Amino acid sequence: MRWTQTFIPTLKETPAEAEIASHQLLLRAGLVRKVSGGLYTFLPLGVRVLRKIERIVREEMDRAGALEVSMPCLQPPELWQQSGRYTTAAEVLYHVFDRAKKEWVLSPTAEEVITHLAAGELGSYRQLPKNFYQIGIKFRDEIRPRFGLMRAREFLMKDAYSFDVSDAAAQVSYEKMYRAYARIFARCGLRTFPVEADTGVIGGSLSHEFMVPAETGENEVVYCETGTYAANIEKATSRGPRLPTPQQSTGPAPEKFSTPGVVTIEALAAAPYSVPAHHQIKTLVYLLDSQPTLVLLRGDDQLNEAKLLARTGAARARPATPEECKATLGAHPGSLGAVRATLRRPVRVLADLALRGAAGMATGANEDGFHLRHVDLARDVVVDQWADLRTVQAGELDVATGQPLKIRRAIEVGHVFKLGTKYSEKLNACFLDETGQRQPAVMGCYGIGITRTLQAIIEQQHDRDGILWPLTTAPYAVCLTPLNVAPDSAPMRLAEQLYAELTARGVEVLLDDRDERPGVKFKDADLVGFPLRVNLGEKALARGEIELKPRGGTLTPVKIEAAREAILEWLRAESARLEATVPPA
RNA sequence: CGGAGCGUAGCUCAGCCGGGUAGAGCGCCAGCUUUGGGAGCUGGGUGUCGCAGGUUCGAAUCCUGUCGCUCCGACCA
Repeated sequence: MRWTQTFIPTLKETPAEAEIASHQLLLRAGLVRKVSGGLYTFLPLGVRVLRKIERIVREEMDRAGALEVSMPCLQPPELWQQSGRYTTAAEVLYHVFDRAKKEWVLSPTAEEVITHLAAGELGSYRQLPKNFYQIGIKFRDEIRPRFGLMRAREFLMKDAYSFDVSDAAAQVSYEKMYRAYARIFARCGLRTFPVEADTGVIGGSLSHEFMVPAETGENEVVYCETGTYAANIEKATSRGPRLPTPQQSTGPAPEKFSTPGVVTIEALAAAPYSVPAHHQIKTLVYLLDSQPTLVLLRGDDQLNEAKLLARTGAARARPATPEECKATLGAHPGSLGAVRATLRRPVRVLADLALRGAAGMATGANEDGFHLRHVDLARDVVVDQWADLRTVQAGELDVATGQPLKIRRAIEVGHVFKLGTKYSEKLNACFLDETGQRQPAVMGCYGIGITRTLQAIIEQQHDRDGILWPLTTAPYAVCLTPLNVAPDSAPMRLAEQLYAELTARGVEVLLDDRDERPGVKFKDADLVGFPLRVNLGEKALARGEIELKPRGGTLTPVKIEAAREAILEWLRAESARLEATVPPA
């Protein structure tokens, strides 16, 4: 391709709308343009990168035995009602209406449709296992689209769904996908690491996310530096808080004391009360599927809402309003407690495991302006359910190794789930086993955000001057840069010759035939980030040389006669270097 | 959904406080010069000042509403 024949609208200045580097570079390098918040048009270079990623994904899905299908974006709401997600995933569903005012939903994912297919087609154990995948547009009514393609209303996703005869067989399918994902991201030149993940609204029992470490990521990952443990903070556990929970009773019964105006853990920890945060019981009021519930944590701990949902099986949880707290417990937030004697009526109580055996604690008295001390949990509180509900903090010890845990931010680019039979039961995707018994298929589902992966590559691999595309995902591998584009000039004649020869060998070459000053061409090539730039200037040509300039590498002069082979050799070496990072299939 | 900020030329932004003919740089078009890291000079078109009302002799500027964009939050009692 010639630069003047394609469309690469680079920007010298950073668009005001873009906050993070990858979003700025997407726009500046001319890969995308915004249509509206969370909606983008992909320009020729952007489309080329998307196709590169898609191709790698297809090759690895096919290699893993998955079968490509294509499902509609427009889906009947009845299927979503059948799975229950019409309600539980209501926030992300877009609804549209046809001329007869019939409702449809725009697919945010396709468990329902694929399970519907399986229900009709997979009747025998002889047909299993099967794994179907597609690459297509997904729609999600995001609360707040942001960071360009990172969180968009509409995005390109690879989604796959496996059906197996048993949990053990489903585990095999899961592991195949897990390995395929590791290969896909490595082939894309992206450094990722898998972490244990919460299953959330999708449901299921086992789940890993593939994360790209990045300060701009929206996820927090808890990990042990030994490399043996990494988990999304929504899922992560540890050996518990660093400060031990007091276990010594300090009095025969709870004692009320006056705390006017004290409504925070910090205020009670300060003078004159001086009750350390880890000697306090934090009492949160939540509505779990509309049922008021007290959630008890140590004063210095933070509730993990994902855990709350996972441990209780509730579909929805929200904190009670101050008015609801008052109605339930007779006091406002800041003075709440679960001590049996202060409750006007029974309320369900959940307590975090860090409070096991807690004694000599302080908590709210359910009376504004008063707290209780000498509270022994076992003696004074009726706990209906104990569970791990707290958010792990950096520095706590890893359960397995005992090493201190660290926390870092990351971008989620892929997610694999072991689903079990949640969808197959609801949508009746059953098969007959060897004995003629009807059984629900055991499912897994597997997603990769293609457009997010594209941006994550940029976020991970850029410098001050622009993008550094890995060879495998670059829009063009080589940018030929003649510094004189007059048709009969020596630089242009040689450029044309190399262009023809390289193209004939299957190399993706962009010929910068613009009549621009060298500085402009160099800046643009760096901005877009072609892996290899080949400079063809009259000065070097006079010495019988051209120059290879790998993006992010050093300028190397090469004799004209050896130019073509040197370029091909550089591409081979670079390709091999990337290939070495890819785990075996 | 709550909070904050911003909407002026294709892009980055000034002008708004204190109302009085719409501005700069970059880009774009033409010409000359220049040619190894976003050149210089000359000339040129650049616009519903987001939209709708209101106040005023007069509104980009003041007021009201509305739409859009960006960021933060939407558990921490």
